[in-house]
This record gives sequence, C-alpha cells and structure tokens, in this order.
Amino acid sequence: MASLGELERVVMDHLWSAAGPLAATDLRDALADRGLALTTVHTVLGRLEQKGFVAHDEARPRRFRPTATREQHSAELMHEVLGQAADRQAVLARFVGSVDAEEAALLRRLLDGTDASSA
Amino acid sequence: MASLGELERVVMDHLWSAAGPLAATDLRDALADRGLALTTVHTVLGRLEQKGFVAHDEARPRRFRPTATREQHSAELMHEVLGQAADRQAVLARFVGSVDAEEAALLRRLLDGTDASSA
DNA sequence: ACAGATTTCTACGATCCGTAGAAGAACGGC
DNA sequence: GCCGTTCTTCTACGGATCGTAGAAATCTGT
Repeated sequence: MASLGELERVVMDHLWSAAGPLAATDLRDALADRGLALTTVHTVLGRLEQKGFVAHDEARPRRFRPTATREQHSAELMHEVLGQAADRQAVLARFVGSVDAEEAALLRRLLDGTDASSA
Repeated sequence: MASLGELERVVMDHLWSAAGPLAATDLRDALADRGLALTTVHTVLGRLEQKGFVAHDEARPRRFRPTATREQHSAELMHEVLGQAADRQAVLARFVGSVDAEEAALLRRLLDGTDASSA
C-alpha cells in the first residue's frame, strides 16, 4: 500500500472524521491554519486519488470521500506489516505480548465472538 | 519510526537473518546479485544507523547488527499503526475480524498465556 | 456571454534514497 | 617504519516523492 506524506495524512484525517464527503473548499477551510491555496488542496486530493485513498463524485463542486474507513485502513496496514514478516507467529507473539491488559481483554472478546463476522 | 527504502530493507533482512553481526563486505557479497560497490553498502549502513536500526562495534572491520529483532520491529510497527488510530478498539476489531482461522487460534493461545513467552 | 468559482496542468524546491567516487585512516607484511 | 591493501568516512548526484502553488482550462449561474 502506498504511504502518505504529512499533508496527505492530515487531509485523510479530515476526510475520515467528516460526516460525509467534503469539497475541496471545505478542506481548505478546515486546514485554514496552514493557509493553503485551494489548488494545493486539489493537488493533494488528486494524488490521494491516484493512490486509491479517496474518490470523488461527479457533482459539480466535486465531493471527496475516503475509499475505506480509518479502521479498515489501519487494520490493513497492520496486516501488511504482519504479511511481510517471515515468522508471523513470532510477530503476533510479540504483538500480543505488549498490548495492555484492557486491549488483551478486548482481543479475547473479539476472538470469542465465534467468528466475529468479518464485517 | 522512520521507514525503510528498498535497499535498506533488504540489508535489514540480511542482518536479521544472519547468525551474528556482519561486516560490510559480508553484506556486499550477500547482495552480489546487485553488484553494489562496497561504499554503497557503507552508505546504507550509515543511514540505517542514523535511523537507529543498526549499530556497529568498535572492532576493526566494523561489524553491524540490528538493534532489534525482526519480530520486535514488526510488532512495533503494528503498535505504531494501532497507536495512532483514534479508535483502537475498532481497529483491533477489524484486525481480528480478518485474520484467518489458524492465526485466530494462535492469538487465543497467546492470550491465554499457554505459551505466551512474551519478551 | 460573462464574471466568478472550480478543476486540471505544469512546475519548482526540499527531502529521501540508491548509487558511488575521492579522500582519509588503519592494518599487515616486509 | 614504510607501503600497498583494505576499510571507513565524506561528498555528491540523479531519480522519486511531496508540499506548494501559479497558469490555464472548464464549468455555473445569471
């Protein structure tokens, strides 16, 4: 999976946090602290689109939305890391060995949810 | 955590697979298919050292070793992804929701402490 | 059809990374 | 102790990515 630059990441964060699709102007305003030109926002959105992270509709002020939820994205990243490891078991062992108690409990619950429906 | 380039990654792979510390010449030979100059190997090792992924001893042909095991590294990456997620629970849910049955079983065992030889 | 908003095209500078030559430092044999 | 050989450091360059945005093209409402 392609990785994200700094600005690309904050744009994704805004898209993920938003209730619905956002127009470029919405993003420029949300990132007003950076004082970005609108074209800059468009460039970044275009690159994110090329990378497959966002899509836009055909409505006339284009509206952009993420192609996956934030959680899907993070989970995919975790699987990617795990997938390229030679010894997946050892990695998982390390991983669960260093989650805190609360998360361990959550993991148990999730695993005991029979198959937890891969929704 | 800093990320790795293509060559940096294969160098790390060799260091991780090696029984012990490797000299720059060992790596050049191990990567003979690439026909790299020895100085190239040194440059990469230097950058990996700056990034904190390798260390070298003081012996005269310097010997380089990874600062963490491959598994530690992967697990840390997974934690990094998880850590920067706003809703860690949701990410974990997605994650376990998409591991295969075998890995789910392994996770259960690890969580039940059966052989959780956590580091 | 025109002004204004939007979108696309093109570009530039910084940084990162693969690559390595040149220069400096150390080591081993004589 | 000198010298050739080996090892290490320094410096550099070209390609790719990314933040940044002006210029140009396109669309929309009136």
